[in-house]
Amino acid sequence: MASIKDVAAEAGVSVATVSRVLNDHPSVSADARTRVLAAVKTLGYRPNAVARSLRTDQTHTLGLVISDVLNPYFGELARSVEEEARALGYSVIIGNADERPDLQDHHVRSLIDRRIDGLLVSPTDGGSPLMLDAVRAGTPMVFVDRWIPGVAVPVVRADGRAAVRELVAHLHALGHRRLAIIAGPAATTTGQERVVAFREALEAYGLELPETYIGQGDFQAESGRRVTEGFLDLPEPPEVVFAADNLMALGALDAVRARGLRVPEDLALAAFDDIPWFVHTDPPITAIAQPTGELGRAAVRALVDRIEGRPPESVTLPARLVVRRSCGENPTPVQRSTS
Amino acid sequence: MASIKDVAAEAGVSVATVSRVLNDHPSVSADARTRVLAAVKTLGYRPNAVARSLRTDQTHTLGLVISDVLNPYFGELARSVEEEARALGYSVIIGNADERPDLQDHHVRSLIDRRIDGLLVSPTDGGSPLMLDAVRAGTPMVFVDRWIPGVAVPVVRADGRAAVRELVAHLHALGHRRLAIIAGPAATTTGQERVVAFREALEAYGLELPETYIGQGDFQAESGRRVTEGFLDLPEPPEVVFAADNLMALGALDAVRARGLRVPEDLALAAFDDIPWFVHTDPPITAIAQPTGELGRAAVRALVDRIEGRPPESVTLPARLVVRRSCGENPTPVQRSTS
DNA sequence: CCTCCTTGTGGAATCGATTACACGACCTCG
DNA sequence: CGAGGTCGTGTAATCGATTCCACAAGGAGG
Repeated sequence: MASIKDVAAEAGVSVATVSRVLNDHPSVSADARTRVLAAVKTLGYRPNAVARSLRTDQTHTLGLVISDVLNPYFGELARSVEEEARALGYSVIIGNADERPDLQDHHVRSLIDRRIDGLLVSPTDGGSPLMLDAVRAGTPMVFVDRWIPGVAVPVVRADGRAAVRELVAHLHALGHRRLAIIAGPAATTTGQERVVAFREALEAYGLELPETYIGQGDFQAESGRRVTEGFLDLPEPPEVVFAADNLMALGALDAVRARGLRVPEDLALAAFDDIPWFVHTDPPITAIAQPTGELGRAAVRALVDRIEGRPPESVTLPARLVVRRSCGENPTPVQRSTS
Repeated sequence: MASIKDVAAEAGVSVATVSRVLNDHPSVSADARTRVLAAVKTLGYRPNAVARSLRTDQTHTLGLVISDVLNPYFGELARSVEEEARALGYSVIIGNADERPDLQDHHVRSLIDRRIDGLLVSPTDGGSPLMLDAVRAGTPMVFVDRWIPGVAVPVVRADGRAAVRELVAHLHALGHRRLAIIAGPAATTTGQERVVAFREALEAYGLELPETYIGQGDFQAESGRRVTEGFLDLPEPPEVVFAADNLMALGALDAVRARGLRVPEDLALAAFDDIPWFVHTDPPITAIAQPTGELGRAAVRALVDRIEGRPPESVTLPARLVVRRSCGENPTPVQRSTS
C-alpha cells in the first residue's frame, strides 16, 4: 500500500508538502498542490489512519459499550449513535457487554488501549475500578440510558416517571388494583428507578407495592419468564405485570401462555421500552417508549463536545406511554399507537 | 498516559527489555522480568495499540459491514461474530450500510484506512469498484450471507433450498395453490436465490410463479407492506405470501391487518429468517431459520485463517423450516417450533 | 539598492512501540 | 587456557504520518 513517501516521490516534492496538501494547509503553491493531488490519484493513495493517530493522538473513533446488542432498544441506540458520529466525522466501535461486568471491563480496556477519543457507556453495574480509573485519568466519557451515581460524567437519558404515572393511571382506570413489577438488576440505575417511579405512582392512588410483587429480573427474557411464574404461583397473584424492559416482557408473555392463560384477561402486561414488534404481538403490548434515536444523537453530541473542548451537557428527555391492548380493552384515550 | 519509556525508566532497563517482557520473548532474565512487571503495575501501564499496530502492521481488528443492524438477523450475526472474534483475540468494528451502496463503500474505505486485518462483508449490491479494488489489493475478505459472484472470496452462508422445498410441501399439503413471493433486491444474491429456490420448489408441484406474484421489495418492512397491498389488489390475489426476509414479513402482516383481514384465514404468511419475535406475533409466523450464530462463527474462523496464512474455507450450512400457525392450522408435522 | 517580510519548501524530530544487530559476560569443551 | 557458544541487554532503525524550524526566493518599502 502506497505511503506518503511514494506520493512525495511521484509528485517530486517532499513528504512535508504532501502532508500540507492533504491537510489543506494554506502555504502550498497551486502548482505543488495539483502535482500532489495527481500523484495521490494515480497511486490510489490513502493516508494511514494508524500512523496519523500515533502522531496526532486522535483516532476520530468513539467507543460504545452497551449491555446487549440483541435488545432492539440498544440496537436502535447503536444505530443512531453511529449515524450521528458519522455525521460529525467519527467512527464507532461497539462493545457488547451482555450484562456482564467482566465483559464490560474487557471492552472498556480494549477501547482505551486503542486510544478511542471518547467513550459512551451504559453501565451494567455500579462502576468497576477500571471505569472509575478511566474517568479519573481524563478519558472523555458520557453515560447513556444508565449511569453511575456520584461520578462526574454527563448523562443522557430518558425520564420515565411521568410516563409511569400515566401508565398507572391507565391501569387504575381499567380497574386493576394488584400491580406487580419485574425489576431490572439493582446495580443499574434504570433497574432501580423504574421500581421507585412505579411505587410512587401507585402511592398516588393509595395502592401499595408489596415485596412479593417485586420480582428480581436481569433484563433478559428468561428472567421475565421465571419471575412471572413466581407471581402466578402466589396465593393472590397480581392482575398486572409491568416489566422493566422489553425482553422480560416477552418472557412474561411466554410464561402466561405456557399456563394456558391469556393476556390481558388473566394477567395484564405492560413494558418499559417500546419496540416495533410490540405492535405485532398477540396482543399488542402497551409500553413506555423512549426517544431512543434522540438519546443516541444527544449522547454523541455531548461526547464530541467534551472531546473537542466544549462543555458537555447532560440531557434528560421525556418518555411517553403508548397504549395498546395488553392491559385490557377500551383503553382510556391517553394516547393511541399509531402504527 | 505512561509510555514504554516511563516503564523502562522506572524499572531501570531499556525499552527493548520492557518490550521483550511484554511480548514474552525468551531471553530476559528473571530479575529484569520481575522489575519490569512491577514497574508496569505501579504505573498502570498499558501498551499503546496504535503504536504497536504501526510497527507490526497488524491491528487485531476485523471489520464487519452489514446491511442493517436493526434487522434481528444481522444483530444476531454481529453478536456471534464479535464473540468468536474476541475468543480469537480480535476486536470488531461494525459498519451499518443500511442497504445503501454508498454507505457500504464509506465503511469499507474507512475500515481499510484504519488498517483492519480483515473484512467481513454482506454486500448490498453487485460489487462496487472500491470493493473489487480492495480484493485485488489483497485485503483479506470473507463474504457472509450474501456474496458477489465471480469474485475469489470465500463465502459463508446458509443454503435455504431444501427448507424452501419443505415449506412449499407444507403449503401444498394445506391446500394452498396460489403462492406469491416478496423478493429482496435483485442486486443481492439472497434476493435472487430465494426467488429461484421458490420457483423451483413450486415447479416440483406443477405450480407456476407468475410475474404478478413476484413483488419487488428491499428487505425493509415498508416494502413488504407495499407489495402485499399490491397482491391484495390483484383480481385473483394469492393465498400465501412468502417474504424473503423477516422485516418484509412484518410489513406484510401490517398490510393484511390494515384491511381488516386475518392471517392465515384470508392470506397465509411465511418468512425467510426466523427470529425470536415470530413466536409471539399474532399468529406465530412460520419461517425458515438460518443457523445464524454458526454462520457468524464460521465466517470469523475463515477470515482469521486467511489473515494468519491458513487456507480459508467457504462454508454452506443448511437452513431449516420452522412451522408455526401463519399458514393454516393442523400443520403437517414436518417440524414444530420448540419455544 | 538594501532591508525586512511573506511565501513556499525541505530537513529532521517526533509519536510509542518492535526488532535487527552489536557487544560484554559467562560457560563449555577440547 | 583459549576458541566458540549462549545469554541478556542496550543502541538505533523503523513503521507513516505531522509539524517545528531553517532557509531561499521574491516583493514591498524606505
